[in-house]
Amino acid sequence: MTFTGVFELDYNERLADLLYGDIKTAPEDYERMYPRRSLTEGARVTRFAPSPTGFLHIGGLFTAFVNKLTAMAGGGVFLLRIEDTDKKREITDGVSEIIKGLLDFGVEIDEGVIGFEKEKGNYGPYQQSRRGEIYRCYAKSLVQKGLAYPCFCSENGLEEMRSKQEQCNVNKGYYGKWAKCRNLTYEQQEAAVRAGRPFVLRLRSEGDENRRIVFDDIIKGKIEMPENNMDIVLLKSDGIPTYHFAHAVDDHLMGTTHVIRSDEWIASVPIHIALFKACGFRVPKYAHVSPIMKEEGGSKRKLSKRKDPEAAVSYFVENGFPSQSVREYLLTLINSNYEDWRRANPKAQQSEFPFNLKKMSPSGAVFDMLKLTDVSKNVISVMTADEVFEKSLAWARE
RNA sequence: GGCCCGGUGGUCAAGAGGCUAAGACACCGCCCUUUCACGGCGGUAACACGAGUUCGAUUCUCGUCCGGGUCACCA
Repeated sequence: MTFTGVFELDYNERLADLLYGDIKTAPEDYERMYPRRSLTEGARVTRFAPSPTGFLHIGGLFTAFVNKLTAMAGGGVFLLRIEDTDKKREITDGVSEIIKGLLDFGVEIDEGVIGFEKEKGNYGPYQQSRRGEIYRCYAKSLVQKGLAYPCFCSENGLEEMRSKQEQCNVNKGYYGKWAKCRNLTYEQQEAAVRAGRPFVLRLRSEGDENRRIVFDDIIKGKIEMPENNMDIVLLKSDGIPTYHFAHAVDDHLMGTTHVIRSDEWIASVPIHIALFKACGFRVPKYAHVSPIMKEEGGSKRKLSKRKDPEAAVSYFVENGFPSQSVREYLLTLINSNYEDWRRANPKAQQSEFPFNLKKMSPSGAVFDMLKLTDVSKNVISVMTADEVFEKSLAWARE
């Protein structure tokens, strides 16, 4: 090792100590605490990880359902994790509404958050607000490896940088020569910390935008993108992780094998892969689900929480749609061969359907209320004789 | 604007180098049933556009257009 090598090592240690001197644990401790799961062949660990907004979107139910089906198909585990890292958005007990929505539609939670301040499983806590130590520990180890550094830039400073970048017609972001805090000396960093200046922790990206990464998305297929070269934020100034960083450490520690989430995340996969590699984690498999759309004035858009009442899962229970029929309809969107299967097996349980993640459509579907009601009538025709009798009695009485 | 993804009837979609291009919902007509998430029969309706590869492209390649996503100390 060269002299500068020794010096750098020392620098990284000193910086880690300056920033996170209070952290006494090491990643190895957590690796021991959360050992790899012993899974049977083909078993998958999936997860649904919403923010606790107190509202379950039909699209959220949709992806949760796909996660559940994937886990069920191989005798795996479906877990619910709550991503409550944004204090601004938080609502008191936003969790219950989500769990209720999931349960109303038969998406049972195998592990994770199962109620207000209630959890099940050995890989918790499953609420990110309670995992602060863990994130900080991994953050510290990144600093020790020279892969993260503190950034003291202010919001205004960043805003200024972005408008300058816009003028120069270059990509916006904190990278390369724009990353002012990337090469501060230890003395500068120490002075700033001692002065109590707030800072975020950034990734010291080793990516090059001229190199490309390739990954296989189970739904979308092969995707090629430029490597991430941004020094993205890992820990916000309040010490809470960003989604990206939390995703990496949580899904690693919780043993998620398949990350199935909404496709707006596709653009950040390069960041995620970079993070998994920086941390020395194995990259999970990704499957990006297309959103459920709404048709309006000849064009399609995502179903909106504010404009469309049917965006909330509660709308369907309030309007008397049987949970079975909503599931039935969702299933037809999930795998297009579902309808054929149903016709061939009119009496079969939905759980008997041979679900296949690969058969999901890569494009977003418009939610068809009419088709839902049609599917509902089929579900009613599958009702037991008793139920039919009850129903006809009710009609007869009118 | 950069980077990604997508584009088969009104909607969900199957398909694959050569088929009269499935099926479901909706719609229209007829039948059944007097109505209220029932049933039967029939019908209208589609491969975004332009090049290239090929004996032959809706299917493969490129370009164009259109739609969507993303470029935060939000997830």
